[in-house]
Amino acid sequence: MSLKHTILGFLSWKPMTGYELKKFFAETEFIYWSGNNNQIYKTLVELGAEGFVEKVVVQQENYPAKKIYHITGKGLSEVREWAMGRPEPPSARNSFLMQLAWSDGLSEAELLSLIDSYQYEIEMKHVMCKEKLRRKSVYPGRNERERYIWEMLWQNRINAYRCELDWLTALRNGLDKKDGMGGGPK
Amino acid sequence: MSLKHTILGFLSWKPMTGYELKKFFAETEFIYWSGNNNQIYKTLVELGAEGFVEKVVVQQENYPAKKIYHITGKGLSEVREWAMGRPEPPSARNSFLMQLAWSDGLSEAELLSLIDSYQYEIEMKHVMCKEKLRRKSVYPGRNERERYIWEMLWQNRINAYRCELDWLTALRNGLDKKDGMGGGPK
DNA sequence: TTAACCATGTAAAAAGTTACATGATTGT
DNA sequence: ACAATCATGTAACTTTTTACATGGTTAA
Repeated sequence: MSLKHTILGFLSWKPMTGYELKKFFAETEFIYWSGNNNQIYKTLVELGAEGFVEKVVVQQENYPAKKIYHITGKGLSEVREWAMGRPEPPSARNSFLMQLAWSDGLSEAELLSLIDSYQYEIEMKHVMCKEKLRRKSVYPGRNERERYIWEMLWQNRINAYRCELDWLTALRNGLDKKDGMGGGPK
Repeated sequence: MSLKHTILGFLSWKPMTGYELKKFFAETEFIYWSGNNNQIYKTLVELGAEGFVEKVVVQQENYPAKKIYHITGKGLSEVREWAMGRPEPPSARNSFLMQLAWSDGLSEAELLSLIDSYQYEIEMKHVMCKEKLRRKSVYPGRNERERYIWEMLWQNRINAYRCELDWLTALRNGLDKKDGMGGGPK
């Protein structure tokens, strides 16, 4: 699993607590883990045991103490090694496509309503990504190249949603054509 | 989980064995489960217990006996219900994007080589999907609408890979431009 | 002879999700 | 009064992957 490496990546940007990591995970579209407590806090302990990170405990007055994790030299080279490794092909989990695949029992109206709901979801995501790119809330811009890459990461998601919306339009057009051709109502 | 429903969907097309299901799972890009034995055989037993499928055991001469599962009326309405349900937004698991995100430690050459490897993977996938659409090996074309939908399902994947390749071209162009602008070697 | 195909399954581990637990503070 | 933020963690559960187990047949 590369959850470990994703966390190390964030820590290679700047030291942070598990709580902060969790927030970044939630805000970043192209990270697919839910970033729940169980995973993050456990993984941080493991990374510590492996010598990739170290922590500093900071006491606070009105809030609970926080553990700020920072990456070690060993951790940095681990990130480098991982980042150079052979990339896996992406895997998309799209249950809507399965619903479409086995929609034979649905009427024309039910099918169109299903497509509507999906299109709505995608439009939301599309807008959200454009907004996130604009706001640049998670944005480790340490140099020109990194700034450019992070913009392109958001652009990747935006393009994917744009592509999905175009496909939906084509799908709808094709269905209308088939519907219209048959001659008279069913 | 909708693995249950995906299996039911296949069985709503035609009766088949766990072994056949496994092969269809492996051949169909837009199904994301690995479709390993453990999941499929166990799920078939569960579906039987719920009354969604029934099985017929067929003895064979030179091969092990096979259990042919067929869907029940109850199973068919379950598929219908599920297919009409609110679709979830898709979630893409792309570890390459994470590698890019934390590629700050990589040289220009290492970064370009990483992009090359990814592009190669995507090109392979893209070609494979186009070939699968052409061959129509998994293709429950029971009527005009279903045939159209299954073509569009493959088209969805083809478009997604096409989109990814276009993005990669843009990414490369942007990097080249930045590289050229800086003035002189690093 | 080596691998792939046919066809079923089980065991164990890893990964991921949901809910619970604490407890003060700050904003609506 | 209610929800959200800060901040950590644990317990129970579900999902998914990997590997093991059997054993004859067929094609390179």
